[in-house]
Amino acid sequence: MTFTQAVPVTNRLLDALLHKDREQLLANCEHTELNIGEVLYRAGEVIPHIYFPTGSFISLVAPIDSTNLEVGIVGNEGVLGITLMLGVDIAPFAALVQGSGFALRITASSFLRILEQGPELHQLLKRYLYVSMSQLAQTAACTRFHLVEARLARWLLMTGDRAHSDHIHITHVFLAYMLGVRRVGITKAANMLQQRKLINYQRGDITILDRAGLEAASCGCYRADKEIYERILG
Amino acid sequence: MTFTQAVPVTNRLLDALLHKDREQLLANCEHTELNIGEVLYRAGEVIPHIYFPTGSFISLVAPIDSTNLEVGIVGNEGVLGITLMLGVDIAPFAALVQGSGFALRITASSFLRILEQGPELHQLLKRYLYVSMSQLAQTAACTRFHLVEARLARWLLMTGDRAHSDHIHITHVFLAYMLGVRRVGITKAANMLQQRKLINYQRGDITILDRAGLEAASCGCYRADKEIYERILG
DNA sequence: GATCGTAAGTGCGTTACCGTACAGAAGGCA
DNA sequence: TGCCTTCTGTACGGTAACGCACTTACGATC
Repeated sequence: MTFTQAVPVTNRLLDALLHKDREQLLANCEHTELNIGEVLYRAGEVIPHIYFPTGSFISLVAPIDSTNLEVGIVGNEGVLGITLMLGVDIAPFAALVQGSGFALRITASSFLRILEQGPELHQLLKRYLYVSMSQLAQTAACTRFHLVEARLARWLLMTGDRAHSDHIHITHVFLAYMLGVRRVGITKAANMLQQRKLINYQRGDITILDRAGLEAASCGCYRADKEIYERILG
Repeated sequence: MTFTQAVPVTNRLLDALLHKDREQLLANCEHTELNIGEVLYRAGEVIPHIYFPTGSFISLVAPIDSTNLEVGIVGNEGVLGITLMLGVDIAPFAALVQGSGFALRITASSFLRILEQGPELHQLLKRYLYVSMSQLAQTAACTRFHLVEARLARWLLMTGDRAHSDHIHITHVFLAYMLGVRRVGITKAANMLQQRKLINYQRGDITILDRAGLEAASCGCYRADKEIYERILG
């Protein structure tokens, strides 16, 4: 049984805007449903829309050799396609829907127009871009130094946050692909976490049982990411 | 004997500006000499100056656990402190002078003022920021998947480019620190490259003997970095 | 020329992860 | 009920890199 998340379903960046700016942005947005597995951008191709996830969340995936590596996750704390504001309409990474749900989307051209008119919005998104860069570097270092088990724990926490739920639907194969390790590596790590009663899983349905414990099992990167976000945008 | 590079010593970003914009920027810059080992920024601290390296080059270093990892290099193809334009005056990474030489520097406040007046400059630096982000992701993936020997080759090529010289002064200990591996790992990898007549080294003085060969020994990331730069800024 | 600090090489056991292959287990579907 | 697909568990040899400790080599300085 897959869990459909219940509550929040707004976007933190939009919430942070003044009423007037938010209204103008929303007037140009359309509500859209994103389905797991959907590819929103391919690396190197033109970005057609910007997405503000409300209930959905999205992986940023960098192509490398003939494989891939996840370099970031965007949920309702952020926005997808932010690089558009740098004057380049090409996606630097692929974007893959990781959790089904809704998002507000706006065309690239409308977005750029509104951006010019709203210095408040502009300022907010610049700060978000700063946070994204910091987190990208954090992830780079994490990927280099931390063990698979800790990285998995971090991933589950981050994803749980963005799914607004302790239930995540994803298989070992797919997790391996995201973290850039073998499937067996995930199986082993997940097993350890399960034995320690931190999570429970079964054919693609993962449940976080003990958030605090999982945080202790994860590397400091989970906390570091949150801190940089709060410091700059909180 | 350490080699002091001779020729170019301009900055590619500044060169790309229109005469008028460049003049205005230069009028607010001061020429400064950077010495190897100098720490220009510490992660989390305020950024006092922006640097446009001409002959010098600088490592961007992310703190992780109690160690560090290099996540980028800035030479005369770029600018240090670019995140300032995102409205945050805190350095996301440490910045460490890796190659002595000159740079043009400008105070953060002057920089922001000029930025507002010159849309041309603004546009250019936004594009540079895009390139930086792309390269950061590339480095993240590289660090995850590629062998030390290939990564070392890449590093030497990148650094050689930025030093405008085939002579680089750096010890194994320091290289290990940059690449996030053991010193012995560097010794071994460097030895292989030397045996293959691609480089030569001796007590901290490394010479690139065969650029093409070294490129073949490096991972594709060296070329990928160049391509993204040329595509967006070339 | 003796001394000392820094740089580089060697050796050894350990470990995390890799590639591959195969076996069991769960669930959907006919 | 039986079949087939998908997901998960196990096993095995291989290897890149680790931590640590020690040795050798170079060069500057006294």
